[in-house]
Amino acid sequence: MSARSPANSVDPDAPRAPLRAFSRSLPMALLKAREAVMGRFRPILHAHDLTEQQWRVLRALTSADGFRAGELARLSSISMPSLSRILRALEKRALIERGVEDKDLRAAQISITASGRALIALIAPHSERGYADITAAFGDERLATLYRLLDELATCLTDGTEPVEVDEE
Amino acid sequence: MSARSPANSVDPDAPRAPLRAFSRSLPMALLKAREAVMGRFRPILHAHDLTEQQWRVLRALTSADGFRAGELARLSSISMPSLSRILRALEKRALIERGVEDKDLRAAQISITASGRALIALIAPHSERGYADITAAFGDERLATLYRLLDELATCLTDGTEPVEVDEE
DNA sequence: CGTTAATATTTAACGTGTTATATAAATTGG
DNA sequence: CCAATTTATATAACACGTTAAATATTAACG
Repeated sequence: MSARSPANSVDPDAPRAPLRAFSRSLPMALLKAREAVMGRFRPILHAHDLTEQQWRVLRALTSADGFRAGELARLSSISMPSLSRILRALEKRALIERGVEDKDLRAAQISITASGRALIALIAPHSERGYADITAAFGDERLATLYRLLDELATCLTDGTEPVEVDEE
Repeated sequence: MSARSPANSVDPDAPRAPLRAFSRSLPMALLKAREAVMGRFRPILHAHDLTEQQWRVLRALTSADGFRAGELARLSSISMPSLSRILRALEKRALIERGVEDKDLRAAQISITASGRALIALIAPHSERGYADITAAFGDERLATLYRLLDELATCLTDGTEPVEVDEE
């Protein structure tokens, strides 16, 4: 016998949950948009052996000199465990350097090296071309609106009442 | 001596790339919004030992019976390698079942079990409450606009001229 | 001071994303 | 009908996300 359609033709004991369609799933919509956008940038980074996250860290390091790991994690939206691995990899490639802070021996001072800056300078124009493509395809105004909405959404969900209570049954 | 500020006080040989600020990084904005949203849903799923992706697969399976793996991957925006692992895990927990298609022995027919439906029914109301919270905090109209923009962005980047050419130097 | 609590960072374990490759079945072409 | 190509799925390898725990240093307190 064929094994098609097993023993589960909608058991009436298991109530049909009227689940919202994927088209109205907010995490899904955000994911797909992000995938589409990253499809434009990933090849550029991959051509230089950088992951998206490594790129974010390098970028953040150009805005000042001598960050601590925690600051870097917040700036680049990368968790500390991931950042720890990323810094190890970037240091091995001599794209960043670490020192220790005088006043706090736990904290590391992380800076980008000249090689790191050179790599960024190599990639930056490609990145900007990606943005130009996206802007051309999507429109300047709609893009601005999207930025605003995304920022407002993150803000209004991050502020105030933090997590949802999960009552165990 | 202290190891602060190593040997890289802005080497003039490494040109300062005028990188766009993080606040105008589209992948970053999408990521942060998604993180904020998932912060509302992750605890619910975690309380039932489900990852976000496992949840997506289960959800997709409620829309019809007997999917092939490839269809499921497209529906839930999960890559085939990931899906393969996820199906193995869900099958072990008896939340899904696999059969083989008569006409094509390569393809598997994947269905949700009664236990799987029961789990969904258990979680669904919590999920809807999360959406209610988000709608209340963000507003119905803005949310609708955001959905529309996200969908349009993904569409306009996925259609037409696919990848950016990466000229190796 | 010395003991405890808080902070900064790392490591571990597991699941997923991405890329490349492998396996197996179906299709195509000769 | 058999060899070569395509298609569906699985596996491997490496990096990251998440959670929890470990380590090391500083601060706080008695």
